[in-house]
Amino acid sequence: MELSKNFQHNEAEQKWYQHWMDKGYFYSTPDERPAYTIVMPPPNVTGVLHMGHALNNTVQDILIRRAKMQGFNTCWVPGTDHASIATEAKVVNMLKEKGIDKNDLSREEFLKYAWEWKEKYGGIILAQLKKMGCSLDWNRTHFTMDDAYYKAVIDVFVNLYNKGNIYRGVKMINWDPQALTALSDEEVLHKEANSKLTYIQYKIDSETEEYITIATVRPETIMGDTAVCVHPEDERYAHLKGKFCFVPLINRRIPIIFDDYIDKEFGTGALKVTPAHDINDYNLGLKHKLAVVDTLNENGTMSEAAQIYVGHDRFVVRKQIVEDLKASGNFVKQEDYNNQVGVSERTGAVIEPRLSMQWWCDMEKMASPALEAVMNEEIDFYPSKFKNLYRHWMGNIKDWCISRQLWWGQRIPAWYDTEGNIYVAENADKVLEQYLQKNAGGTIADLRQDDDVLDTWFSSWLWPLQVFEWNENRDNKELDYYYPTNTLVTGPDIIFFWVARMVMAGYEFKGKKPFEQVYFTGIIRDKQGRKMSKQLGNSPDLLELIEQHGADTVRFSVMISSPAGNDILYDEAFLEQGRNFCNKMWNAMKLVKMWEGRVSTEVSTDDTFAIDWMQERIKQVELSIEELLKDFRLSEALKNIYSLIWDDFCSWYLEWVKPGFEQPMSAMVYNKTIDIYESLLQLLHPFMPFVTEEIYHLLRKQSDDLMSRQLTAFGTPNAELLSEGTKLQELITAIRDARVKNNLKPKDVIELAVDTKEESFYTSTKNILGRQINAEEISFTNEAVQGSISLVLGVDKLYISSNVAIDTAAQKEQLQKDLDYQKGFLMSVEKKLSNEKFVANAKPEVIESERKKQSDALAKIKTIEESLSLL
RNA sequence: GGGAGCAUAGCUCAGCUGGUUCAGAGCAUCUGCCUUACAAGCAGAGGGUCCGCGGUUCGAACCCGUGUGCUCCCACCA
Repeated sequence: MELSKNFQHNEAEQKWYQHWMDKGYFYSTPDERPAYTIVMPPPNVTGVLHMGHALNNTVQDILIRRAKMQGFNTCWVPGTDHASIATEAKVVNMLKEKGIDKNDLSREEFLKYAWEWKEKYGGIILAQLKKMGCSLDWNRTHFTMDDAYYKAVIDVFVNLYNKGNIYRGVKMINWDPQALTALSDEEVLHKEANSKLTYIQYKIDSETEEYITIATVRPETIMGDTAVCVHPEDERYAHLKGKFCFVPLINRRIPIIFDDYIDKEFGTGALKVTPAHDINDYNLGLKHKLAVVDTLNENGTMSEAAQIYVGHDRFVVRKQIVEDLKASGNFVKQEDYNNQVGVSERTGAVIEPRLSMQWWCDMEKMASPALEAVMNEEIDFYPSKFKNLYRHWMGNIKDWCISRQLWWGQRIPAWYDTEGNIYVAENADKVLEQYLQKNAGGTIADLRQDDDVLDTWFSSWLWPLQVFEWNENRDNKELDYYYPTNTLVTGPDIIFFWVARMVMAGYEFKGKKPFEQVYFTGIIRDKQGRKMSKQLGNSPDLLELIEQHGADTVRFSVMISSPAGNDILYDEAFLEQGRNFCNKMWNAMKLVKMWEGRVSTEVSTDDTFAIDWMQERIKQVELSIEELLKDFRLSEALKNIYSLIWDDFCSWYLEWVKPGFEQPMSAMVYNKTIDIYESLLQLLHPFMPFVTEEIYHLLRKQSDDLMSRQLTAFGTPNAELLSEGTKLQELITAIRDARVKNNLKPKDVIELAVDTKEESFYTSTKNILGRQINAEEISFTNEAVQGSISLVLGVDKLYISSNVAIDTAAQKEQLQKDLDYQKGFLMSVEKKLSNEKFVANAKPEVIESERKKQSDALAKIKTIEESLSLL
């Protein structure tokens, strides 16, 4: 078989993903094995794969694939979220491009378009995950608006309503004037804005020409003012008690009220009170029984109630009114002012606080078990710093505004009769039953269903339950087996939106936590630390990256740069490193394949040092990987495997067992080498599934697949063997370094004489050492070899002889450098040991180790000095 | 305004219970090699005020205080 120069990813990826699918490796059904379950955070149904998904899903795939190798029955559930507001916005835009206005459509017509859109684009993101190599159980794919899921959401609503946890009420909400819907507090982002603070004077209603000046960043709302408020102890305004003033331009007469809410220092110490457009003003209004004048329409234009500028946009009016106030003589001044402005997380529109009738979910009761579960570590957060954040939010939780003035989503199962009475039930039939009890002879036509749909998170919070058909059968076998799930992998940005609410739903509806542990990944940023976003155009096209570089390489590049708990600065340079790694492994495989034809059972097989050592190294790394993965330190685990394969296996091991030019290969060594390579591939497989599976099958004919191969117990590594390996590496490096420094060409043959107490070590590694340093003879000696390069390694003295002239000055310098270092080292150790306080206070083992350092250093110094004296 | 986190090589980051096996890794840089797996490679090397200051300690990158700079979260001061 002809092997290509480098690893060809495209073909391998298609082949193996299909093969894994055909073999059914991704599918899970309950059995006697323990389950390891992850539910994927469902991406937006109309979304396309971006770097965040790549990170998130690679992490999950690594956990799943590794758990599978460890004998768990793994189940990773895919699916998509209907993403109410985001999807509706996209559909509205799509229709607009077609020249269709949503307002001209009936609800049914709009939903028909929306479903068409979902069918067309809804599967794209899941298909893209296949390209990444994600081992998802596709038979379990769910969508949060599937019929059964829809019903579960409705049932939960009815259940909570009947328990009294859901109610309808008028409150100040966050209004998105672009999407024309209410939003929850979590859907509002606060952004720093450069605003203007406008000072406006209101004429006092009195005989004299007197004014009171207020400061505001929203002059366009003055038509909604129903009072001016000052601090009761503010002497400047004490004389205005009981007085009134006039709102400029419209001349509404409003009271001057007194409240210690006011900050005397801010602005002029006088506040215009606009209860309809500010939450604080609203509260003030309630306290002082002020009228509410709502001067804005739903879309952010001025309403009839404003009297002037009717129909004009709020931001246009903000500028215009300043001009008009100047003309009327009410304008005082304007200054620059930085403040926080709330914007819609989805549309980016500036939020209007707005008084309106909405549905609310009382969170307090549900929050308490959910808070406790995380605080007492029944649910573990990684990194644990997010516990603080969670506690703070849960401890200050407010009622959740769950109604949205949208069509795409679960429609609220509430009906109203002509008198405004509310009937809540799973469906129209049941509602009618309720209605008929009070209104004999009525029909469903007497009732009108609420137009609103539920917040998308009101469905996603059921995800870990409902993907196992919880609502159809609340104690079904699968739910018992897979739930609670094991690990949730998600971004910290949705800790409140989703994670907290899933925990609440888990306890409220199932009486159990939804997951054992939550791993919060970092946020992906570009090299300069900027968040990746469409606007900045700094987010690479993931599919293109996979196409060009291969899924393994992309996975590698994302994982190698993502320390646990920190943001990821993504640099495409990592792609190069990943690609090189694939090729390194590919070429190692080619080397091994080259030996295949040269295998002979005749070759002596007593030289097993390399094999023994490599096996211990694998054990060692396996142990550290296990520890690292427990703490989700995936990038470090990957670095360990990377180095194990590149450095230990390719750079050392393969060189150590490599037969001489055109020499036969020991059958035993050959087979062990393949065993070893397979172990390495298995360790790496969860991170880079395709290239490892491909090489696994090329190394030798296999009856199984790497993906389904089980990890065997590795055991404790032999420390002595490991340190011998390290010593051999140091020896080789030191001699190579000496060769370079003495201008010995790689082809120049040397002779090595060793003065050591550990002859057995040299005997067992002699063959390897000879090849690695190109020595034709290695012998033992008790005295210096004249005319040689002398080196000191530990307390061993090495003498390198060759027919090339030796530069004694250079070596002398090197030895002197070593000597200085050792002397300095010894001094610091002896200083410590002669310090009475140290000897009195330090732990005995520390003192012991210092003594050892002392004697080692003394021995080394003696050795170096002896060598030096010969030069 | 409240809270959290971070600051170590040119860059990205490890460094766990304080102790020269602690000052590290990868990338980048420099030097020498087209050596028959791999130049997308091999063999070597250089590179640091562990953010500043103070303290605790026999001993501090690590603990405490403080200052500076950055990041994030929460919050109803116009």
